[in-house]
Amino acid sequence: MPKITLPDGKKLSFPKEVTGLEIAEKISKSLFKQALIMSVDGELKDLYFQIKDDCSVKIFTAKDPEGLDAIRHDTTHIMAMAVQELFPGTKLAIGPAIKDGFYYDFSREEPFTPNDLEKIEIRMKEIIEKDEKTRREVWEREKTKKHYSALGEKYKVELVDMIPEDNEVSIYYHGEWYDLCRGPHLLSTGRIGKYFKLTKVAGAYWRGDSKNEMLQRIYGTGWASQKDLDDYLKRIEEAEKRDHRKLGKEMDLFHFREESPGSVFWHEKGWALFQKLINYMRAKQDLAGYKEVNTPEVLDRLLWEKSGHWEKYGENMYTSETPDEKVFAIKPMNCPGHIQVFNQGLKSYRDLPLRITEFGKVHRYEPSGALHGLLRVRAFTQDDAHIFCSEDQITSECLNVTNLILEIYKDLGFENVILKYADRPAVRVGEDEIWDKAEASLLKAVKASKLEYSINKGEGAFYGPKIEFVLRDAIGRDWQCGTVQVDLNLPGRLDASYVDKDGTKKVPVMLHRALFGSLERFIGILIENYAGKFPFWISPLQTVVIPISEDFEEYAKKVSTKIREAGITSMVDLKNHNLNYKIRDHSLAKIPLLIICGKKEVDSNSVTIRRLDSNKQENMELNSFLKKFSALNKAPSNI
RNA sequence: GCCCUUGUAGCUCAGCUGGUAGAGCAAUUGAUUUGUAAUCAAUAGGUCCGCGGUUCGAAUCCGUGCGGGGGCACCA
Repeated sequence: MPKITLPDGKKLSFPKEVTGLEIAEKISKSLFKQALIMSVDGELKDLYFQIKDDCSVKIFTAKDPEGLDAIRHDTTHIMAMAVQELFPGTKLAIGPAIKDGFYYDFSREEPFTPNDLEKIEIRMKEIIEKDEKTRREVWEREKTKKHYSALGEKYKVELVDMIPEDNEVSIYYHGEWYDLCRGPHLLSTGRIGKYFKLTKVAGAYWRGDSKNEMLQRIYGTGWASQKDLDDYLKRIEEAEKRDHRKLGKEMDLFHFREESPGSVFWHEKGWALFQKLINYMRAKQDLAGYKEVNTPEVLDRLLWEKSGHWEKYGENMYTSETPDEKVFAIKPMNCPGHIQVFNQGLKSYRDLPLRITEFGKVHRYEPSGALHGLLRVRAFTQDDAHIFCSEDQITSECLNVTNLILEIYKDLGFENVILKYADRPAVRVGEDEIWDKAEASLLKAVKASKLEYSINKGEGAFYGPKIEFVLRDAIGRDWQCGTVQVDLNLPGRLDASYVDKDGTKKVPVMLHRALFGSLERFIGILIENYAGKFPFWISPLQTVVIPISEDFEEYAKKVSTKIREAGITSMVDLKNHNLNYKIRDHSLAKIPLLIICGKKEVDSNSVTIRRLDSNKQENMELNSFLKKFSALNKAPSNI
């Protein structure tokens, strides 16, 4: 006589054991039709699971995240089924639902081609049309392993071994085809719907370990309705339009080339943007008490050995041998250099906290497969700083950094920031007691910031724990940018010390911090966030002056000069094209402000402006224009 | 680094089963002097990523190297 409690608190009684489907039927006809899976006392179950005892039940449909996940999970099973039918001998690994879709990892000699994906998709649709019934069986552990060994499904055998001892080993059937799976699954393949699309084939290591065999992973996207699928595909298309590599080329900001993979050739406009950001940050950091320095790019191997980089980070370092056979390394980080600056002269506790900053260009030999436009490069400029302080200053300094980061992100249009706290990694330098101390003070700062945070276990730097600042962009993507890292190791290794109040020598704590992280990467993110339409104050070319005809060229030149004198970038378009052409041309180039000069403007010593994405015309007297836009030519927090 | 995929004019791309390249835009020149998203015409422009091979003949087929893209691993 199970008594079922529903999410709204209602209770239903049944005379004997009951399935989820029967409960759904009792609730409503539409739920009966739409039900996919359910949870019984919080545990996800198949709808045909027999409920014997009192419990609370929630039925999920495609509208619930749990239901959508179940659809994706079912879809990937059907994909595996189609693959094994079409390509006999293909072995299975794992096939989970993921964000926006699903994948399945296969082991097969021959590669899958894009053409194969189409065939698989067609077969999947046939299977769904057949509306094959789903059935769950519990198999005995050893029998399962023997069964899969006999089939040569070695990954399934491994998976059985990974199932905790007290869990059942369940096998799901879709018609005749079956797969080892935890479930739950939908009642039949017909409930999946056909709102999916196989998107790509990719290599993936078994269990995510590069020492293992590489499997073939087929990715797909799956949704509850045609509209959701279309929306998703449209979202992908939108994101592609914002791709900074595409916009960087179109807007003539930078390029890459074979001779130096992963290094940026900045063009005039891209570099202007770069410099604007640096100048902006210089001013902010100056107010926040930072001292800017500059340290060498090439440093003796001995220093890197002493700092621990040679051993822990050597694989990623560029090295260089000089004609006198000395070995130097091109810096992958600025920290050792900054400690050398700190070490000059005797430091007292009164000097702390000492905040040393540098727009330092670093080189890191990244694996070729990791390179990605501006977002992952081999040579980049860090807005780096190292704060030398005492242990009891750690928390407040971390908070200062946090506030500075939030202000800067906000100025650049990012209001949504979350924190990630990462603690000690497996490969590290320093005693565990030191790590205990560092982690405790940093975590205190994280909590004091009152921002939302998550914990990244074992993801810290080799010399200390860190906070990462993650910002969310205009289309909802997260980017990790800034970071603060507590370091109780490096200063000691490189003999940094200060004289404390009591006259004794102490080793300072060093905080590593970056605001944008990498200027290159941050510009990539900015381009994508704004889809290339930068706010006026950072736009690399802020105005283009367009004379209506040859007669007004002189006036246009005069206006452009005045604008440049006011500190706003400007050029005159003297090409032999009509106004319409030029407006189109510069609008596509995403120039924020077009300035039109014709007879009317010359006569009244004025300009007519047209803002990007607006067709309104605003006429104003030249001087008031200059005054107005000079005032706007600043970061929001400085206006 | 690994798997798949890809590399043709400044850009975006076409070029079927092998017969030494083509369009649009951009550029240049000329005409036009234009009031808010493409004026017309002419001209010029290519080691078809590099190297090697198969072939009478290779942009096209094969091998290899380099670069790009999508993933995996990596992201100190």
